[in-house]
Amino acid sequence: MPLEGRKGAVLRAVVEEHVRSAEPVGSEHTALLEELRCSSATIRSVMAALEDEGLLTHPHTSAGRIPTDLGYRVYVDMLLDAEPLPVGERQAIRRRLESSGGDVADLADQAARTLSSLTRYASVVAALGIHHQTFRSLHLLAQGPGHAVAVITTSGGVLQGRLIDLPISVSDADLDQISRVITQTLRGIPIADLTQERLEKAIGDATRHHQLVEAIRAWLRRDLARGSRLQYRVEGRRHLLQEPEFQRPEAATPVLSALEEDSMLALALAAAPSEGVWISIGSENRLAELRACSVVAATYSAGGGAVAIVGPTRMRYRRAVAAVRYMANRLSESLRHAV
Amino acid sequence: MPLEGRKGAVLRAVVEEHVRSAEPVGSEHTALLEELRCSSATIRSVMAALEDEGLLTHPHTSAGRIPTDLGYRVYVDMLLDAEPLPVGERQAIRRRLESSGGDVADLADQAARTLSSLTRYASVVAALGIHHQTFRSLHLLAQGPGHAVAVITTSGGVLQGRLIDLPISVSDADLDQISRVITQTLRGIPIADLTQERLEKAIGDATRHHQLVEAIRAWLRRDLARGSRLQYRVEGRRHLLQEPEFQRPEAATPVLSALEEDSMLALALAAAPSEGVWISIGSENRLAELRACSVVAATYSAGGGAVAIVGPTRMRYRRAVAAVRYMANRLSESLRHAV
DNA sequence: ATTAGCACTCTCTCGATGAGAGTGCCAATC
DNA sequence: GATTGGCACTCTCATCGAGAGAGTGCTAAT
Repeated sequence: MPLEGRKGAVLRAVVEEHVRSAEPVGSEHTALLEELRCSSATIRSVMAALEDEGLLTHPHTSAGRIPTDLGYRVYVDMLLDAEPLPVGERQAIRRRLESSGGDVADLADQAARTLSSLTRYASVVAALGIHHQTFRSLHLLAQGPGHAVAVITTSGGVLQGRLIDLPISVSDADLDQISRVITQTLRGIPIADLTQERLEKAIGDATRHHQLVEAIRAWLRRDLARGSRLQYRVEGRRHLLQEPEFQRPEAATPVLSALEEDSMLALALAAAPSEGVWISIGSENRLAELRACSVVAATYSAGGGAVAIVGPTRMRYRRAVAAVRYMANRLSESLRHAV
Repeated sequence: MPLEGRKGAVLRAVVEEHVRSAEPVGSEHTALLEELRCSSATIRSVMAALEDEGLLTHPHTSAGRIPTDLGYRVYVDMLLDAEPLPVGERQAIRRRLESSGGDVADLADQAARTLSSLTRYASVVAALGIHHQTFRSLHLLAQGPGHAVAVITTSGGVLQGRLIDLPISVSDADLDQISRVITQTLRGIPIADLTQERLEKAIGDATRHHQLVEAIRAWLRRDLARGSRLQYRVEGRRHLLQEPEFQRPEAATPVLSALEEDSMLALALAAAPSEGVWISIGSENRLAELRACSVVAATYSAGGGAVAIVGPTRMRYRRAVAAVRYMANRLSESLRHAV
């Protein structure tokens, strides 16, 4: 690892100047820096060495150097521990999150908006599914003859209810009775463990009203399947179009496609570890569409969800890391209280 | 209105050729058409007339003609009654909508996806708010000491429930009692009419448990406010970047911005009449960001929601109109059954 | 009213040119 | 031996002019 003195400093200088200007960086410019008291010729030889190691590259003979994906990787590894977010921006984040009043969906919305407006890149928030919650109760609420509403509560709140058709013969007392049995049988079971068989057993035992049982079962199957998927929110796509690397539409299209497709987002964030900030640079991305991008991500609520920033590989990594890390922490915090 | 014979035919020819090729259309090319048995010189004089009327324009002296926004408007007005969607595509739409199993949110998702993949433009679906529904019941479901879940049902289904903190002193019987009173007081009232005062009165009369009342009130205020906003789904932004007119990023950015901001979408669709297909072309849009776009929209469920396609003014209007109209009809149909 | 003919205008492409930027290498230096 | 100044070399980019091509507008003839 080329951390040693001058090499590291040059790599760092090239990366930071390139991030700032989006132009190739020449040896002349780099030599002017205070910390590197030497001539441009020396810088040139160092740069040539860095190029041999695959950290820098040339667009063409007479152009300055730009970092390779590997170069960014080494740069990022040098400073991942760095800098916290400025106080003002922390406050802004807290305020925005508070304004959502503890509602989980709103919280995720606000997080995505805040991250993208703060960093001027695109942001992705993968919101907590219900699979880590536990079952609390099921209530069948009579809605006049022939109809009921089924409501499930979990440790995390209330599942969207659903209108269910009843055989007329079911009385209010029956509904109460069925609700109670199911509630008692399933209480405390993690939603993720509500397998098909388990459901069948609990519901099947509860009653002999087959039509009703079937309706509940169908609904649960649906809603639980949906709950197993993460819900993705993407904001700030437009910022990407401002970046010089995405001026050509054929460069921008794959990225925008990836940001529109849940299955691609899932793949892009799949490699995230269960905690800490995680960075995927250019070709490190498993998703070919993100070859020109870097993803800075962090999970929150112990891996239940994730926040991420998607920008060009020429990204302001320090800020991105700080923003993502702080946001993930705040989200974990907010959700701990909410649930 | 220049519907009369040749003028109309020339306008139509220019629009359709330009939509196909994205290039200015010359008199030579137009003269070759079967229906216009005349020379290019004649076409030129007709074109000059159309230009005087503001329906065509020139990029420069020696280029062919392209339609102005007004030209598109006249063209569109000529054929708005046209062509239904091909049978195959109707089937595709029906299938996609059925696959969502009657769930309102899924339905809107599928509608947006289908419209954009069918037309290769961006699509917007504004999903039905709850304001046209009526209040049915409120249930407070005990969740162990100190907690309850509040659930409201409406004519359209179930409102997202919410966990509420209780004073310990409230018994299960109290909860039942409170639920019953509120339900009886408010039953049948349109959600849109649940004004602050009305809520206060119903809830205030129901009980002397002030903390509980306050919690319910706060929740309702929040959820009703949210329900009054339409929920927008946007799909297929990436298609816009394929269009020649959005190759330059400074052309694409405003459009993408508009498609990311709910408040802008609301404005863009605000002018829609309560039924039928509605088209807004280029500068007709109230939203400056959509100057380069046309919006083809239709409302569904009697104005409760809207579907729209957003593309360049150089749009395949026939297809867009057919797709939007059919989709709106199917959505209305599906929702009638669902609710 | 329509048409053929023609001059005119404007864009677009191509190649050449020259300036500028930055490199790589070599010989001199500390 | 690392560092440096000097210098030739290479490649890009902007500019220019020429020529081709496309399509118009006008005029005179039908």
